Amino acid sequence: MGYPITANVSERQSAPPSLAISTVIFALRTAEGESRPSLWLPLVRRIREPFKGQWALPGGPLRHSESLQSAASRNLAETTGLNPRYLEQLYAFGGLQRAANCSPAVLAPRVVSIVYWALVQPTEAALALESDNVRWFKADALGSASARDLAFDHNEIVAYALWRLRNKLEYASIAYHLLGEKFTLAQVREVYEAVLGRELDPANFRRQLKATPHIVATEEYLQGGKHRPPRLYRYTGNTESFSQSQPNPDPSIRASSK
Amino acid sequence: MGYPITANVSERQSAPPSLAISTVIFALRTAEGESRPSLWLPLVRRIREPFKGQWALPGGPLRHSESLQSAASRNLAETTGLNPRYLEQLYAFGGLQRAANCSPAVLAPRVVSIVYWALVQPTEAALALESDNVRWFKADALGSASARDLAFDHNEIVAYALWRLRNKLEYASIAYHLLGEKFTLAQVREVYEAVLGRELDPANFRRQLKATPHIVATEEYLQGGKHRPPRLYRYTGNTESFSQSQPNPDPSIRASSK
DNA sequence: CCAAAAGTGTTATGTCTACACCCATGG
DNA sequence: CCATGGGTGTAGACATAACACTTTTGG
Repeated sequence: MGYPITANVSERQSAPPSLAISTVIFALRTAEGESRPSLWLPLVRRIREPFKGQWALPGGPLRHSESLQSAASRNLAETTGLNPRYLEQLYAFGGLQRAANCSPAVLAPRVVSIVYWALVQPTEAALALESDNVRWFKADALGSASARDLAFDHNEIVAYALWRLRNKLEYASIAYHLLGEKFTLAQVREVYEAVLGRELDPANFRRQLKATPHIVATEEYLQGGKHRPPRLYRYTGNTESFSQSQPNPDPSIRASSK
Repeated sequence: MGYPITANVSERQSAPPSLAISTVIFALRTAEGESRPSLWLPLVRRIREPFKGQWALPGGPLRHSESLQSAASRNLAETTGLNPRYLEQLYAFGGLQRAANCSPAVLAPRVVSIVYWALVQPTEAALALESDNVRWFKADALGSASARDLAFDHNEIVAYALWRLRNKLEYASIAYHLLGEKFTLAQVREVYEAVLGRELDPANFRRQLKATPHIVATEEYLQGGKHRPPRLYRYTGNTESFSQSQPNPDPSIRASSK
């Protein structure tokens, strides 16, 4: 895999570590037979050694004239057909034992992976192509301590991404990126409950939300439910933490009243 | 790594981007003529193009059989002689315009930098070798918006590292890594004041500190001051966020009483 | 009318902030 | 005994959590 065998003269020793970009993509889905939505992510099946046949994060090499972020963006579009609303760098993994339990004696070359994480809307996620080599999995099943079935160290990467998502959800306004343009406050609460894995008090939750900026009430109500129709809201904040390039000293932090 | 669908042999145009590791090293120093300590960081002078002669973050290439973290550790030891108590990955920079204002028409090859940040104790920092090619600078002067004198995009990297340090100081127990083994609570407050750039109420600050775990009072008092001798404390928490390898779902987070 | 979600009000509890106050030391 | 930083106490402002309560819809 990996590094082009450039007949570069300076390449005397061993080849330098090659670079790849991968992405952990999160979306909300309601499983068959379940009432509440949960977190899912798409994986692709490896078609070559090492770890041939196992599931892995979508990813690929960094092209010569693209930024890290756009490499991530292009790559996940190519492999899964998705266009995330939110995309942020997660971590650079360069561990040496990354291909530790590599099946036979395939000596895998050293690879440094720069991993991004993304949030996509349910509508996007619904259109996402699913094939024999691309499938969605429940995030918590992959990211728990016991999980050990993905290629490379991808189980740990998923676990870390999950940790980061949970963490960031509590202080930044990112939940809206998992929803459509208009949403009810109860839907936002469902996002929080799905991600954090615990139930939240509806009354207090709605007050907190209404106190945050960039949440504006529309004049529309969601019809079709069994009960009182809830009002729809819209998020008017930076839908671009998708901002080009750099690290972003967190524009999406929820203005806390302190 | 895993690029099942796209990546194939067609990707062998120009040489792949090369990888480098750099580190932003913070230490507390009391400048001549000033009463309060402030944040400083060491830079090295570039001895080759591009940006020859300008100051840059210490860094170097990633060797074949070392982890990213140990590459950072080794590199900053080689260039500055320092052994930090705290070392954490900051960000992977791979922008294309990194060598934008490159002096002449030197066409710089694409470089992806994985940047770490570190905290060292004052005693360490004092021993640090300072030469014609290694010098300490005040952090806020380099990390402000106007600053534009470092090589590559290193001013922005310093600014981001500063942001991260300030941010993390407020929720994690990292201030102790900038102090010696024993310290007074007022010294911890000085760290906070120097990093955050504002004064804190001594009374409230000490209460907050004493409420956090891993701060234990010794039976010793700091003698030699002009006034009442303050009690010395010790930090007994993980001095190893320096933990090998992986991303660490933040062990150093200050246990908040919620 | 009933069930249940939408939405509002109220109270207890805890945390943060400002600031008054006492303690201990060098000069 | 005085100035100053070390250290403790306390009252108000503010945020959070628990839960009672009213409103509005479908059935």
